[in-house]
Amino acid sequence: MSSHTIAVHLPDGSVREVPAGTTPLDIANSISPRLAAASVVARLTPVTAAAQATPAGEGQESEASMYAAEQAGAPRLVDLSTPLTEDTRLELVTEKDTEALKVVRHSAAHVLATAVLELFPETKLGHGPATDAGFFYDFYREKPFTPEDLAAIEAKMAEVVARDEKFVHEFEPREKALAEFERDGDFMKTHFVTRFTEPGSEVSFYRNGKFVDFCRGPHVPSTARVKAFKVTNLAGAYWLGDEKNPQLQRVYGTAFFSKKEMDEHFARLEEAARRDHRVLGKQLDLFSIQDLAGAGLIFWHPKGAMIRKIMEDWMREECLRRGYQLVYTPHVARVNLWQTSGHEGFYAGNMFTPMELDDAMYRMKPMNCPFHILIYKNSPKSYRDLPARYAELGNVYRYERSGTMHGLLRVRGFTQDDAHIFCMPSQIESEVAACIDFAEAVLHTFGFKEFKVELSTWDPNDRAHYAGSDENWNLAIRSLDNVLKAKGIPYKTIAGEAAFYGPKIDVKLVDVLGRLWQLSTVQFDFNLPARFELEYVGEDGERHQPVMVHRALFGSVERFFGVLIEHYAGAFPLWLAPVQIGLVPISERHAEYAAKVEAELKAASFRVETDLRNEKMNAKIRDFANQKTPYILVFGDKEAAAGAVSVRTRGKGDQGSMPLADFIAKAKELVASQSTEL
RNA sequence: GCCGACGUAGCUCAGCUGGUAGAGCAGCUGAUUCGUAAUCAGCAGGUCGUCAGUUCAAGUCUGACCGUCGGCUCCA
Repeated sequence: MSSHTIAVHLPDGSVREVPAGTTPLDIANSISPRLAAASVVARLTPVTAAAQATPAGEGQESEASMYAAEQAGAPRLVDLSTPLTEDTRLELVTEKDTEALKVVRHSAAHVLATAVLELFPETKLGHGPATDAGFFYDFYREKPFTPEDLAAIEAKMAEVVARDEKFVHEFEPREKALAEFERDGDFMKTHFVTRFTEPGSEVSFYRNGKFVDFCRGPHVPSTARVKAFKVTNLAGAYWLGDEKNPQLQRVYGTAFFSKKEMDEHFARLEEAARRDHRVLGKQLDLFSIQDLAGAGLIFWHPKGAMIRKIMEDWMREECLRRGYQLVYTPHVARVNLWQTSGHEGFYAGNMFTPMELDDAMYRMKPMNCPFHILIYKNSPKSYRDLPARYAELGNVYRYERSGTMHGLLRVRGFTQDDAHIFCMPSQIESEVAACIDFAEAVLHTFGFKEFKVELSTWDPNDRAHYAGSDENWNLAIRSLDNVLKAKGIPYKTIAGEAAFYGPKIDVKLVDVLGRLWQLSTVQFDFNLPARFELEYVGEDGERHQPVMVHRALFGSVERFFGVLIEHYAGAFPLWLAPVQIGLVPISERHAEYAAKVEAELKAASFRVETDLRNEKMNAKIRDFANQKTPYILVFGDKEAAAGAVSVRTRGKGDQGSMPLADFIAKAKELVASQSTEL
């Protein structure tokens, strides 16, 4: 076997001739023991394919990338102990590589499973992958784990790590492995082996100490390389994600290369918790959810309502500027309407149950589309009327299951900044381009610098599943494609992700913590124009069916507001702050000057609050600061005499005294430019 | 909806193995009139999520329901 030598190409361009059977670890050791110690796994690229550089094109990423390791010629990760049998490019993957962290986490999941089986031998194993934030392992057992069990599991994991057990890659004939899993009642492992391996093949296992798991690997060399880990929480998860299946115990944990990195991770989580819009919503008195009224129903308090008013005013103005027409429609409609739209059939499960009135059954609207369609249909339309763009901040109500609500982000009653564009096929591309422009304007105006775009298209192999003509689908997808390309916006195409009624573009914004939020969406609808028999008379005098584009940019005003709160951690830019300026008279004898300052600021359209309480100035400053008020103006005898104010800027502290008129001019400028700076 | 945890004054939280509730902040009253992140004192605030049950006795134990949180699933 090791009779011949192979060529191993290293990243520095050097080539080593070594006997076949040499491992990456051997090579690492021969370079330097420190490199060997720092290496986690190895990345192999066949020399033949490596000649052509892999085109890492934007928009190329797809579901298939998950299986990239399976493709011939693509790089793959292997254990450091894997014998090399042919010429290859070799890269030793150290802790600097993001792939390496996933390997550590996956190995940590094995350590977790090892610990669980030692403590609770009756447990059946599901699977244990690495995730973006850590790892989990699914277990099945009659009795759920308790928080105390988790602590015991974590302690046992530390023992497994201390034992420094080698991860050994082993193979077993598939049928033998299956027989053993079936004998032991390991129904989940049986499923995975059956599903992911070929009959007659050798099945891959990893062993550490007495623990063996069906696994493709790769793994770190030994359990001691799982240096920093923590079991974080416990949750239920359905077997195969189907709620009809038994519920598993999913134990979550996370792992890092070092304690320091793990501490930073938990510090980030704390930062996210500090920004939690539900907590800030209470602290800043922005909104509430009332038990007496019901879950998922939002009460906007005066300060939250002020921000909402500013958002809505901006949105309506912008719609008018961009050629939309504003409409208002009811919150309920007869069931007949929902039958015509089809919602009664395919969306009923997400709708509030019908209510009976004397003349008919009614339902709350879950979407605005049918209403806008009725407006369109109310009078005959000519091609001269198109595109018709109807916009509404429409309140919709959807039945969300009780466990799924989440603050402002997932609710039962919400407001969509909804618009429907009825146009001719020839107008599609310019309309889509305008929508994308608008979406960018929304994000930039509200202070988001980054976003990601996804194009969801159909699965042409499943044609029967989709409404609308091939012609329309192709035209729509092509125009969505064209617009994104023309604008140079990087995007990801996801085939088969479109709704049955049309393709769509989703815009996900990235907040200051790097989290993704799905908000804006631009969707084609080939279904409703047909159901409602929409038409317009063309230049040719014939009747045609218009194309309908549905778009929401905030997505939902509630959700957008929730994301805004977290993005700014409650410290809103001046133009959005519910109270822009807090006035702090130093003692009661300055109340008169306070009234004068307040009047001048209000005359300049600022939102002002004066603290006339019999409190020390420090307490007043503190209270305004805790409310994240952008500007606090302090004044006493000196300022009153000079017609000045002492300006304290949020995040910057005392800026010294300046004439009130100067402050007003500066603040006006910041509001006008919707600045995020103070 | 499902699994797990939780629900005590407006807010944040104490209350051990059952013996009819506490603190800080906020609020109110009074004193203090203050120069850049909490002045002092006093007063008032709760049928301990709801409804049943066990018990001589329930915030504490049991059950159901409502809600919240972490997930699953789903989605704007």
